[in-house]
Amino acid sequence: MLEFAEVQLHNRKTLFVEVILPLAISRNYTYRVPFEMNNGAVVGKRVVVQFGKSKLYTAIIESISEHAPEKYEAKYIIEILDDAPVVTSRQLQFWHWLAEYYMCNEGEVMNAALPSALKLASETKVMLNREYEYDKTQLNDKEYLITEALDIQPELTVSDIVKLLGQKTVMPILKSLFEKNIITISEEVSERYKPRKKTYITLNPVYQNPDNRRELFEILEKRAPKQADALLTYLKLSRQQKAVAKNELIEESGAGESSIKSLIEKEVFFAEHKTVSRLGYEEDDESISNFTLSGAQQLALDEARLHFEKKDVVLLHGVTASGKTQIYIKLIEEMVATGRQVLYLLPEIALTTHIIERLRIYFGGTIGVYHSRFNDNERVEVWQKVLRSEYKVVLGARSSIFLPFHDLGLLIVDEEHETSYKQYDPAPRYNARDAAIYLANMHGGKVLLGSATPSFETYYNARTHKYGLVTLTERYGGVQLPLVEVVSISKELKQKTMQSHFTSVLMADMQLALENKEQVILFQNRRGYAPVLMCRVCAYTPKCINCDVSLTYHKHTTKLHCHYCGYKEDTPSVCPACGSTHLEYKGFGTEKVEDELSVLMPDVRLARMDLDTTRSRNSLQTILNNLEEKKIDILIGTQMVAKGLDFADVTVIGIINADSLLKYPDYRANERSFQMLAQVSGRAGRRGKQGKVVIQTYDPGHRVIKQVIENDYADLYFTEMEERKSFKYPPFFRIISIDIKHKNPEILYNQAEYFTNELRKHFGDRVIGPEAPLVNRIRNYYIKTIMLKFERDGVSVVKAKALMRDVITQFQTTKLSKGSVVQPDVDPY
DNA sequence: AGCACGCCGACT
DNA sequence: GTCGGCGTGCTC
Repeated sequence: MLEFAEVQLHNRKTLFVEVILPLAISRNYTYRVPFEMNNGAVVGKRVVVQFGKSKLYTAIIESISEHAPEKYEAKYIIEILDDAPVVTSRQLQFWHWLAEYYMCNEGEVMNAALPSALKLASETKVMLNREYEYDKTQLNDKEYLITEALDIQPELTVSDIVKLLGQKTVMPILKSLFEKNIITISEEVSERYKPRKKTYITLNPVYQNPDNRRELFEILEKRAPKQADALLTYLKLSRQQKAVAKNELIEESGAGESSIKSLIEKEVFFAEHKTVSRLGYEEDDESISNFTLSGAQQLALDEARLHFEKKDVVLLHGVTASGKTQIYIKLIEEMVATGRQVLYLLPEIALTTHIIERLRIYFGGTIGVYHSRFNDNERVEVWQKVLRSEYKVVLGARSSIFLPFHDLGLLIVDEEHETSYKQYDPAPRYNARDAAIYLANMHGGKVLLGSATPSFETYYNARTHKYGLVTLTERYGGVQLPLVEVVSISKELKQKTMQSHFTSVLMADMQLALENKEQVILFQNRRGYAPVLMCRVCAYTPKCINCDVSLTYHKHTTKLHCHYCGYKEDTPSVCPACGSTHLEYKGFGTEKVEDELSVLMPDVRLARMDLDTTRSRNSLQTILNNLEEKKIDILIGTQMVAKGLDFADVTVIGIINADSLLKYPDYRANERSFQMLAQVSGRAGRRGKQGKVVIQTYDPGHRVIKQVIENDYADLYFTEMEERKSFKYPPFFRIISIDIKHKNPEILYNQAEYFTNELRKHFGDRVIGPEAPLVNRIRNYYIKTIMLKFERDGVSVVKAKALMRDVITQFQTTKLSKGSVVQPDVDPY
């Protein structure tokens, strides 16, 4: 009786939910729950709400209250989409932290976190009003065009109509057609995730009886031989496997769809529709563990375990090819045995079938994979499997920190120094490595950071005992580190021994490798053919119409490309400024290296790996397979080749031009160059042979190059740290940079000056700038950057950020800020 | 993000 | 004049 009363009472309550909308807006909004949905309203579920005039969005319930908002009338929730929350409350807490830490909105975090199939938005659909007769002669041209199109195609979206009319503003026209009763407008959301269904066939148990079966078969053989075939095939298949799928049966038996259908109608077969996974590797895969660690690895593993007793984060600093992955596997196994979940983060590019298959051997169906090449439906399936704890281990890229883990015991961040862990555009500008540490902490889990060339931030934390430090100096299987030879380009130019961009040393080493049936990787950190096209007479250089950069010539398309906004234009044959035909290509990218090498070595099989050749879905995998199967002799690529490639027969690595790395105007240039060169070099001579690395440079005496030759990370670290300290850079200081953008450079100048001054009032000389970045206009927006440096100790960054938020909002309420975009970037790269 | 409203230039 | 682009403000 009491229970009943309670339910009644509960039903009578008016509930209000605060929801997160998947939009870049600064607040959450409150909606009212209809009585009948009271019991369904749970934090973490998705709801459909109307936001604005007409649009419907999927929002996430962040909190529930009984207090009606005072200042406005809340709209009703339209629908609750889930039976159980799809986002855990711990995730909501994580989202909240991310939004605070990285100074963005929760909606932006939600956008990054949820697979898009889970956050459907409505689309406006336009249809003819069938109930109503109208006079076509009464319509103007545009209205007529729309009705004509609707005669052919019953449904049009707003963007269809924009294209149809070739103009941006179409709403007024649609509105008038609606008011004339000629069209109807609907706003609908539909669940975009569709489980994959498969039809399975089972035999009516009646025919398990041999006599019945024989009788049936005899009838079928006479009247419907195709059906008899199908029956025989079914019997054969069902002996071989657990379940027989309908399409499999059709394929095997050669019987048509109709034969199967009539057998189902005759109730010989039963059809059953089942939801199947798109992800493959079902749970019957068995996991095995049968490798032994080397002495050094075992020692490192023991040390890591010991550190974990006292510390939450441990850095595994192991040289390239030292077998860090095996140590990870041991730690993962131990954690899985305790029943907790594990997340293993890798840079996107390193998530190849190679590593995935390797991990699947050990963890079978309990390991999930999550990366950007997955489609929406696949992502939702991974999400659900993590949510239901079916996956114990997830191997994933940056965004997998957003999966709905329940009990994360261990988080591994491999190649911890990788800049690709930081997302820049769009917000949230988060660093998955740092966010991972917070996430693990929320779960009471441990973090293992792994790298051959740790970021200084991490190494500093390890040296100051904030993190545990484990060092592995030995390569696995006793393979030697590669021999590094530095070759002076200027010297070879003088001697006239260069052949296009290749020194005689590199040419000789490549030739030798090819003779031995070995492979070569060439590294050139620039894509395209030539980054600058210049007129020899008047020095004119084609520039992007939207950005402040010169256009890169791409031979493949024979066009000039902008690498910032994607703009393309035809390559001029005469100088547009002076009419001269003497146009010269300056500088060179991967395309040109490939081109020239194909002339010098016509019989060699070349391939190129950069953004341009790996854009489509499987192209990266194809290149890697070809390399593995030795269908490629020389691979030319950008930084992509430095990451995660592990091929036994690559013995020579050529750095075509190290100077482009070393000359980069950034306080991290040396750290980056070392990482880059050490990582590329690490690709040489794994398993058995000593590799060789040839570094071509104009500056062979450069300090960093010496440190690379000696593989002296410590020396690099200590020399660089002196500078970091005196110039107030990380890891001694935290940096928050703020980009301010405007279409007009003069207005931007004034805005930036004013805004910087406002910041200075609060933060004094911690504020640096405003300065124009290297590329000061992108997509027609001029940019100024303001930098804030905060000392690591004694300053509350949380308070500083709150204050900065205030200053930004204050600025945005002044008239002066009109038309500007302000983008904070916390811990920028 | 999307949509309405209001201002302003260009086009018949 | 009017149409359409573009900037601005608001959405529970």
